[in-house]
Amino acid sequence: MPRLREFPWRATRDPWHVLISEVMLQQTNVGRVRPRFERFVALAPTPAACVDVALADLLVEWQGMGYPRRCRNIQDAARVIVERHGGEVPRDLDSLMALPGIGPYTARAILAFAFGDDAAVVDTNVARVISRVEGRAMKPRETQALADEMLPRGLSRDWNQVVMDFGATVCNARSPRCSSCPIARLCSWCGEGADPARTTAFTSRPQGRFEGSDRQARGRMMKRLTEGSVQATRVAEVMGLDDGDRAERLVESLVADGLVERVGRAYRLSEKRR
DNA sequence: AAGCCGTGGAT
DNA sequence: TATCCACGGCT
Repeated sequence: MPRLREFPWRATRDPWHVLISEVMLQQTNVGRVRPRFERFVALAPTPAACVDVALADLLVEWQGMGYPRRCRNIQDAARVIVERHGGEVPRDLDSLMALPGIGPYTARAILAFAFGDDAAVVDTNVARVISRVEGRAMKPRETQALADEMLPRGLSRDWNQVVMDFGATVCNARSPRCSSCPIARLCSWCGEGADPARTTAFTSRPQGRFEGSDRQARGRMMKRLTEGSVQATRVAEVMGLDDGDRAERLVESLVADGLVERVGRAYRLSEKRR
């Protein structure tokens, strides 16, 4: 359920709002996205408006969704849209892919959900369904090609929605419900033998331990910074680290990412308007 | 191109 | 309580 992409904003179809929602949904479950999406759009209703908001204010709205570089990417994309596309989200694959933070999935999601164009999205759910139906592991290019072939023309919105939700529920990763699967007759796998999706591209790769990781420390710092600036001498403490050199390196990585800036002896969220 | 990037839910 | 896992883009 939490991964279902069904959503009221599908009805809006404002390309900028679809872009924001799809970037948010790249890494974050729909239940956590919903309330933040509304506030974010209120703050940055158009690309031009987004450019004029301090990144720090956008990051406050972002806090809790993870991967805050995505938030910076949205503002960077807004600037490109204003400077190169007259303030309108472009309607072709190459221009969309050229935007910061917009890859193969998100570019096609914008084409399909915002514009209704014939574009087949391949997220992890779609890739899993296709590789199981085909009964073999596949590389990204081939997976995309098959998704393109399957797409019923003129129905991209409903089709993409249905395939992603089908993959998130019936044809899920851990315990697929093959015994009640409506397309079992079309499936090469049917839950018997090795799962082809396990070795196919697009499926998520294992990740290092989170406890004690750089990400955890960065995340703690970002959360604390949404409440106000942090003295340089207290960075390690905020991050929960004993190692001052490591804390220094990590806060500088946040600066390098454009999320944080140093002002005198303190750090704060970047005020930069892009 | 293998590893990094945050958070919360599932097991 | 601890561990595993999802999730797309970037470099």
